[in-house]
Amino acid sequence: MQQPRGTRVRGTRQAEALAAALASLPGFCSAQEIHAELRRRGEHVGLTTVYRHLQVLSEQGSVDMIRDASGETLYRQCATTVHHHHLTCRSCGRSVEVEGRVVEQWAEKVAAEAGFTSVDHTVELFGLCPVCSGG
Amino acid sequence: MQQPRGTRVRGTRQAEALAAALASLPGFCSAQEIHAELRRRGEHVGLTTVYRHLQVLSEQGSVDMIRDASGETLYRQCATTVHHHHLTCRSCGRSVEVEGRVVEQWAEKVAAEAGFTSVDHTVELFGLCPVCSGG
DNA sequence: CTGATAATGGAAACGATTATCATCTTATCC
DNA sequence: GGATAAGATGATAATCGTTTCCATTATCAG
Ligand SMILES: [Zn+2]
Ligand SMILES: [Zn+2]
Ligand SMILES: [Zn+2]
Ligand SMILES: [Zn+2]
Repeated sequence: MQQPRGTRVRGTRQAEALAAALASLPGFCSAQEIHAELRRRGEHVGLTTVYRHLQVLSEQGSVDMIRDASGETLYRQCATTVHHHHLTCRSCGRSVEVEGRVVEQWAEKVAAEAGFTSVDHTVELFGLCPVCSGG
Repeated sequence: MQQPRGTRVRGTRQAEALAAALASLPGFCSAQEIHAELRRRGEHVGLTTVYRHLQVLSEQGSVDMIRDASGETLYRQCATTVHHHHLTCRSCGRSVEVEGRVVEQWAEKVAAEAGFTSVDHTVELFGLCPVCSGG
């Protein structure tokens, strides 16, 4: 296995366990929930390590990061790595990936008209999923 | 003076001072920045009281509330009370109120297609204002 | 004035996240 | 194999914005 000399990315038991947990979780979860899920699976991974890996993964774009109403950070490994947004259930965290060309265009137009530069956008939808709606 | 019996809303020196400060601040500020601004004006208002009033005002819709990249809550008294979003300067906090019919429609459509109910949206734009862009 | 009710604010508590740092793993070289 | 150095881990402590406590103060009706 060729590695760029001195960089070992993943391969540790903890990283594998975290990757597996992320892959199996269907919605956005907090670091602490993910930590609890790992424990539930019998994997012992320190909370600090969970935070550390989530940070790296989110910087890489491997996991998405949003903030819930209380300000807590939630993480999820999405199916796609191209730019998208989410429609997330407030109750269970389950999330649908959505893309919105019109939103991207709107954001660019608004930014240009106001003369702002380096503009990025936060667009998140929160609601109750069909299951949690109790239908 | 007719008051609904037992409800005294505003009128205290602290509430007035806070209202004045909010009216004069041109952009989004944290509770602590507002607290500092009050002190700068010679008004002594406890930090707890600042938080308390900001919470009430935001529940009433009198002030808008957003979260910056670090998760800190920022407040601003906007010119309008109708639904809108913001294009905010990451550097100085100055903010432009923007409305986007297409975004509202997009959000509704996405929510309906996924079968979610009680959907609301968070849409914020952050960039560098013309001044802070250093043009 | 007097008791009742509301508002204030300093201090302590909270909770998610981050920084420390001693220990454990892993890989490489002899 | 074993020595050694770099990297990763995780229990603990520290951070920091925010909230809760609660004793004190302000306001008002009667
Ligand atoms: Zn749900
Ligand atoms: Zn987008
Ligand atoms: Zn606004
Ligand atoms: Zn909107």
